[in-house]
Amino acid sequence: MAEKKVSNAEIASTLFEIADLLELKGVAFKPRAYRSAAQTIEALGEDITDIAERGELEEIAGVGESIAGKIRTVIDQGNLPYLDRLREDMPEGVRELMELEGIGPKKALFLHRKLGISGIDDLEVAAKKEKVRELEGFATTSEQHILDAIEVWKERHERFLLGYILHDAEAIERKLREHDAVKKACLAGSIRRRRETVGDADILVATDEPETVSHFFCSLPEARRVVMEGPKRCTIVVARNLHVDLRVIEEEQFGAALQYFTGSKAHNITLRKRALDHDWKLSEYGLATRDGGDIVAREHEEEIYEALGLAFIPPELRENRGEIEAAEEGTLPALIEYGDLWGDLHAHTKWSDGAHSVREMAEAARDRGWEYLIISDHSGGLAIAHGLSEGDIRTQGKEIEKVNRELEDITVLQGIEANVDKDGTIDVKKSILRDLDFVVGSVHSGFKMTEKEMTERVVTAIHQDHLNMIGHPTGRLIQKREPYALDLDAVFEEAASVGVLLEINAFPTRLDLSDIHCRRAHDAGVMLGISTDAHDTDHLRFLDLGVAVARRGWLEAGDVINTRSLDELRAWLKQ
DNA sequence: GCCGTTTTCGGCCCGACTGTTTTCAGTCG
Repeated sequence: MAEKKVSNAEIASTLFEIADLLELKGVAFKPRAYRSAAQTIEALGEDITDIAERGELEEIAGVGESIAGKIRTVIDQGNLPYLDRLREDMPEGVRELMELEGIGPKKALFLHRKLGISGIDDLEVAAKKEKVRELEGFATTSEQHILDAIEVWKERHERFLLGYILHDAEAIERKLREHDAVKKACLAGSIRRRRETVGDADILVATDEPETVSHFFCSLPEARRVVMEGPKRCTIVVARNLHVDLRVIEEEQFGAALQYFTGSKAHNITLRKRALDHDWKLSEYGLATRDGGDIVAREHEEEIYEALGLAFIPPELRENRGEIEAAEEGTLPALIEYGDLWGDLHAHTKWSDGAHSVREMAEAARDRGWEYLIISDHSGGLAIAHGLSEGDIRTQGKEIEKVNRELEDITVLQGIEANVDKDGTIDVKKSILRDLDFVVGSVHSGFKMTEKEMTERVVTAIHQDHLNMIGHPTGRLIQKREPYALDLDAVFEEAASVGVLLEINAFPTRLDLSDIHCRRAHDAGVMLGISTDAHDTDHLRFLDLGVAVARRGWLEAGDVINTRSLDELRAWLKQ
């Protein structure tokens, strides 16, 4: 009973490893099949163990009899003899070599065979001893590239948090757009889809002067290094070691190229197959007849989707999670828009661990055009964050009243981010909570409870008097801390029936609930609230990241409480 | 290994850039 559930990520990782090892062995086509299945499973909105329990593994796209059998083995036994055998044939570190930019299965195996290299450490030693340049097909340039790639690999194990690189990427996009020779410029790739983490930045430009624009791009002051420079493709490295790719195309192909380079890969492969059904082919140059003679559509993305019999699919949905079927049936959601929010539900001030005063936060919110800002500082139980005592809460209330008297065009509400104790109760007296405008309950300690205990804790919290919202419901920190064990479906059901909000915390390291969770929460009838958890006036800009999560989670404006005006919000809170 | 109103067998997405090559393989996205 207490055994750990195998996660979708673990299954995907197993399948990816099989794909790599088969590729190293020179096996044809199978690697693609394993990779395709892995990608689908990685993005599933449901636990694969549940699907396996229902005996429906083979209904997953790309999973057939053989892969389903291997998944069942991993779930039942916790290991996979088939993978163990593959590993025996291939030294551990050879696969690691493929993590280097420019090294694929052929070169990895070649290096292993010729120099006995079985790991990135080995390769670094060999390259420094100038052994690599002596190999057939390699020379000094290749050797240097390997050393460069090793440096990048050492510094960059992780993907970038969207919220931390979006601003820089948009700045480069803007510079390109303002260049005289550039007709159109747009961020593409996972940034345009607003994935929570991104591997690199892709920017697309339309121009009649490719060399001019490419050279301008590679000469940007932000460029610390130029990886590659061609008339159609360039790559530079900017701050934080972020790789920025530029694609240069002609204006009439902009729509096709934007569609292609926005991805996701899985979405595009499905679209390409759909094009083949019409006896067309889809590439970055357009939707065309199979011989390439006649162009069907290419200037605007919308035309491509239309020609394929689909409603336009917003970039945030392009993950091959059912959006193509929905576009065909006309059942895509009318997504919440970036300008739809009237205010923020959760922000901190100097009263607890924030950097700015109530007034400074209020002015910053007003300058963003918001109608309201809910200040939800930490309660006393969180000493590390200078939580507020009962007396502090009263004094802060007076300060908020003063700010509201002095400032126009913004209303500050007094909330609190109270701690959910281990028994599920809130660490602030009801007599205090009663007088506050908004109460967020968050788990800030005791993360290591069992799933059953944690679920009881959160469900109990949902039933506490005056509670309005559960803050960052899973507690995860992206790439740093796993979510705590929690039966989210039980939480969704309870939150929906009691009418408590679940937060979409828009802070870049949290994004909690995540896109996939939002979709499940919505299906369970939960109302969501988007908030920044700002600890600084600058953090208020993260609200759009929360909207991005909501859009990726298929949410409409009506699913999110702060698409409502202050009067409507107050009315809802009184219910 | 998966998949099928073109197929239960025979296909499997397409194009650019790089380096080391005399015409292309490997890698990437």
